[in-house]
Amino acid sequence: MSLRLYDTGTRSVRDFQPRKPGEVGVYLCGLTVQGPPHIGHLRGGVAYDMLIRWLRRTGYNVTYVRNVTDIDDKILVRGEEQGRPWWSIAYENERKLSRDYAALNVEPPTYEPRATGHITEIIDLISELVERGHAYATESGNVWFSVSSWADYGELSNRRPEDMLSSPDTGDKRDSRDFGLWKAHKPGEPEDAAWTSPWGRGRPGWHIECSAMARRYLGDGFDIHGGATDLMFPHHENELAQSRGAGLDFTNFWIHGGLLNLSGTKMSKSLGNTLSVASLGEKGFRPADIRYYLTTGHYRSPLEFSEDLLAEAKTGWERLSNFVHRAAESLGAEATIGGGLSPDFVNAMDDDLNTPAAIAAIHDMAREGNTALDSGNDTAATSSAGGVRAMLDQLGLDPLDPHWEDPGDAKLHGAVDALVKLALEQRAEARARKDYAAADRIRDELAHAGITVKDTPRGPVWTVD
RNA sequence: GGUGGGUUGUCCGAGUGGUUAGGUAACGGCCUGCAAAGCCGUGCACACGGGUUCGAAUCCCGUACCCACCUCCA
Repeated sequence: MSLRLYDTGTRSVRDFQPRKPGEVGVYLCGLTVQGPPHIGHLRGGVAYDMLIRWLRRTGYNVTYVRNVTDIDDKILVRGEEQGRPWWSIAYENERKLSRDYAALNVEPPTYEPRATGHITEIIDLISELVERGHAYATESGNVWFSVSSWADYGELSNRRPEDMLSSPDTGDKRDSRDFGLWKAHKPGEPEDAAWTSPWGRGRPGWHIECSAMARRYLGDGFDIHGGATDLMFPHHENELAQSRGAGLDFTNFWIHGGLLNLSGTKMSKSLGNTLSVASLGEKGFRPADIRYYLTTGHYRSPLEFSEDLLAEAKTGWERLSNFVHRAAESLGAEATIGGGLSPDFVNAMDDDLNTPAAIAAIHDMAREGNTALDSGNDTAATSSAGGVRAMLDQLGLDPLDPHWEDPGDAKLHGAVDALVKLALEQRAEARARKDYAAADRIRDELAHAGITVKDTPRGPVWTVD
């Protein structure tokens, strides 16, 4: 079976075929960096990371573009509120986003263009739309896309313009459903938030930057365009109208991810119910726990978030991680490299990236591996351990990936290891003379210091909580 | 009002016209000095009402409820 993906454009699961054999162009709408990222945003990044990794595994050369929208109304408002340049806020949030993506082992895109760096491309595209009669400039220097000029408007989100609620803020548009391509500079707005254009000084509206940047880096037609489901309308609908209106093919597949819900409602900046990687870290959740949790649901389904659910996911992840560590200890880490993916895993991933089923396949193999380790069947254990590692690695979750190590850990680990071994030697002596009270006291004291000791057939091992 | 998605066992979460999802929690067992980890077993789930079918949680019709989008949002 080959890769099949759900395409919002046709509302169906379709066989994935790139335009050019072996080459895939992917555009993901990244964030508008008006505030720091929360794990709802990161869910999208992780889901796409999974897609990109799977496309590459399948053998495609992937060009992955994920933009940053670094100018819009809200960013300007934030600048005003905080009394500092709007662009410093955008950049600060962009850096936080990059840091969190990196923490979750999300690979960087091929390129990450910013809206403000593509004013030329944006102006060119708007000019073409004006020439073709799909956009018009007004006296005040605004340029609007004319929804009524584009018969297919609404095709992506399956809405008819007449059904839509009209926006209360009509500005100087001819039709309340028209949307802004270029916003004229207004008195009081920062001078450094405006650029020269054929229609006077101003700045781009939301939507147009994605059409312009996708065209610049991926060409007039490309393979996959994505974002979360809340972008489908109006953002993606508008992008589609702009790009097609300008005569571009645009994308073959539309992929929309589900949102992360918090107590039934979505997590969002405007609701203020957000959670960051850092704040979860303070509660003892490591980035790998979060990444595993985010893969336990299908990317298109809404995913419920709570600390209890995250804790439950953490336990599930530790089961796999325990197995890999256990196998590496008994067989040697080298023996667990280079394993293969199970057919169940491959089928699940090919079936619209069914990561919950893929994880089930990993758990199945981990169980077999544990049984093999228990019975001393090293051949079977090696095979299972290699497979589990390879599959987890495919999901960006290999427990032995150095990425998950705390940089400061390595040195400290050596020092602590020496001390703990000393204590464990004394405990072993106590156990040998069946002085279990003394043995347990040593274990309890270590536990008090945050060190958990487990006895295995090959002797005691320790871990830090 | 319009559009889309959903309702699965303690909880989360896949899936499918007839065969064990998986994890998690609980209980029982094995192993262990104890614990942890691990393994085995138990729970026979699919909102409700009809219908189609040899057989439906899976298809069809209806009902109820939930969520999102239609205004900035991954």
